[in-house]
Amino acid sequence: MDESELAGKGLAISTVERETGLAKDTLRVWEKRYGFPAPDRDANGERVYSRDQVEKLILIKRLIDRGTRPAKLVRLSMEELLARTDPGVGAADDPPQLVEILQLVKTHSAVELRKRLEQALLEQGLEEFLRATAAPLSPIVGDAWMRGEIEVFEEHLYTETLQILLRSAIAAHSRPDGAPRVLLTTFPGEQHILGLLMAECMLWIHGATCVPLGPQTPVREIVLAAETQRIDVVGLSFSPAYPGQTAIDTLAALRAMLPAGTEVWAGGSNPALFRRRIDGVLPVREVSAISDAVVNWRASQPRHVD
Amino acid sequence: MDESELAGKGLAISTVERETGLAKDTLRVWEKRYGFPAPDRDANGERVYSRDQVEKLILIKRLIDRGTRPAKLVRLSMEELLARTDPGVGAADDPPQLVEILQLVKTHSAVELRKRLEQALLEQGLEEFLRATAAPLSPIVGDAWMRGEIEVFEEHLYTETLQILLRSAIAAHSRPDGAPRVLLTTFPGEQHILGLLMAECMLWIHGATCVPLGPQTPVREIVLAAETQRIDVVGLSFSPAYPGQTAIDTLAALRAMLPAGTEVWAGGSNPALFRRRIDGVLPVREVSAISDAVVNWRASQPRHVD
DNA sequence: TTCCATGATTTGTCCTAGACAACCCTACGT
DNA sequence: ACGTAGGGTTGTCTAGGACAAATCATGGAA
Repeated sequence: MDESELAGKGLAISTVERETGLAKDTLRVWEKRYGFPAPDRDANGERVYSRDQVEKLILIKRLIDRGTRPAKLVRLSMEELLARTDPGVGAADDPPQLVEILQLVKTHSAVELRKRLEQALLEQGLEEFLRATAAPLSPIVGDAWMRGEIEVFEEHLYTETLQILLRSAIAAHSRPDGAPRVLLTTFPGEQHILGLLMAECMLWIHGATCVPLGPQTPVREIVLAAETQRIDVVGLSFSPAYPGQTAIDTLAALRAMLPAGTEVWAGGSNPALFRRRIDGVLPVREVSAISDAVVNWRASQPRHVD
Repeated sequence: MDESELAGKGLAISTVERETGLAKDTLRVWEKRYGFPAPDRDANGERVYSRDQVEKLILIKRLIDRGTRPAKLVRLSMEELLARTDPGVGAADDPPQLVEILQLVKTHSAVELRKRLEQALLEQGLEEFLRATAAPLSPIVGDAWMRGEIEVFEEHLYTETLQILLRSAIAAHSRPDGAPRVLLTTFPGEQHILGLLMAECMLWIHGATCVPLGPQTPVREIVLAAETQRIDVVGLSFSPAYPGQTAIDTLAALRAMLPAGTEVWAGGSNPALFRRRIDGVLPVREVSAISDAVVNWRASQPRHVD
């Protein structure tokens, strides 16, 4: 049924689906239309993908998530694809402080990385750390990975380190119980929680109450939770990999099922959130915009100004 | 393409796949073979699943994960399925302390739940808390959900609360740097990290060094990380929902790619891990078995006994 | 020029129908 | 009691086709 990758023989289509995020149907239809990927076949006529093809597919997927169309990418060579990875934010433009941290990720110095991030947090304070370090770092690390400068496990190491740091920053102090009460989660299929965690920090700073539900809560359950937990705002996070149309549709469905008094805030680096306005949903472009959102929310409340 | 669930019209097959964990192919072939699920069709002839069918599918999936075969389940009615949810560990058998906590989950009292867990942690100490509270609670909560006694969001709330508690228990103190150095992660497709976190706590107690990579690291990346981080033991966790055969195959592949000196420990409530022994992989049945594993590892090391 | 509406193309997902290998279980024979 | 052979079960794969929604490109009006 599934042999994953026994001794470098190649990968089955289901493994490729998991590792790239491209559906089996998509992989097959690309093969027919564009001639890529062109996997070998095993004795049963089943597709066997090489490691190289999978790496190229992952790269293509990331470029598509960023907004390029498949037809312009799938036929390109690896070199041509890499030439497109420069996101306009070249390494030269980045603040030297961030480049320094990226360097630690590249050399997978887990302990040093942790120390450096802790130090930055202490120097800058949580809010500035989020704005100037944590938030801009994620796309930089992502781009570095695309250019092959860091490995996947190094990205994992970075994510995990940052997560531990942010969590302990919140947990160390008592939790506020001010308004608004914000439920934080993602839709099913969206696994990235770093954005959620940064939002939680920002909300915590501004005295809002957070009810974190972890990732992947179905819409109906979000509505149930919002009712029983007396939620004022539902906060969702969307990474670039999340299908934009699904995000918009599901947000609309959530909006419709939620009481009118409950707001919906959507953040993350997914471009679909900001292409067109979604009725009854507040797009949050940056972590720093969360503080404005909180202030505005409080101002809009009839008499509950504290 | 995807309409998720606009105004209760029903769910598309891709949504059902995400929410149940059953592949589209599986859903279609069950329909042909067993006559269930039997979704309506929209104007384009595409399947439209009702909320009821999806709930039944989720229940069936959990029962299958526990070891029952589909043919014996798929034709059953909802009542007959529910009759099978009693896992032999009836609520009556459970320690009153755990039942009490379950009660807090049922009433979604987030704050109370947090306090109660914190109190248990203080009373019992971390090791006993893991053994007597955290570890046995997860299946109890899962079963309560199957019987419809708690909602999905309540399960999320519980998981998140416990996670925060365990993370802060570790983060509050300095990290040990003793041997063995253990890399902790899951394979792609396995998202549950509670097991990983409990393992991390246990290892931390016993002075081992943990290198958490978060969930879903591809095998090749695990090997890379193990080499660069001078890892002695790779620890993997498997929930019941993870396909057993894939677990075994991928563990074997990992074992083959890893240096002989690096051990592989596999834990979690997935039954496949314990059905038959896997060459070169140490199965860890309970969190408490981790301490033995550490002791044995240290004894097996030539001269590094500290 | 800028803006909007229309038509063409691209693209992901869905459909049917069939095939097969690997697994589980049973029953038989040693 | 133990192991092995056969038969049923099950998930995943194949192919080729279809279509709606999204995007892009074109042309006309302000």
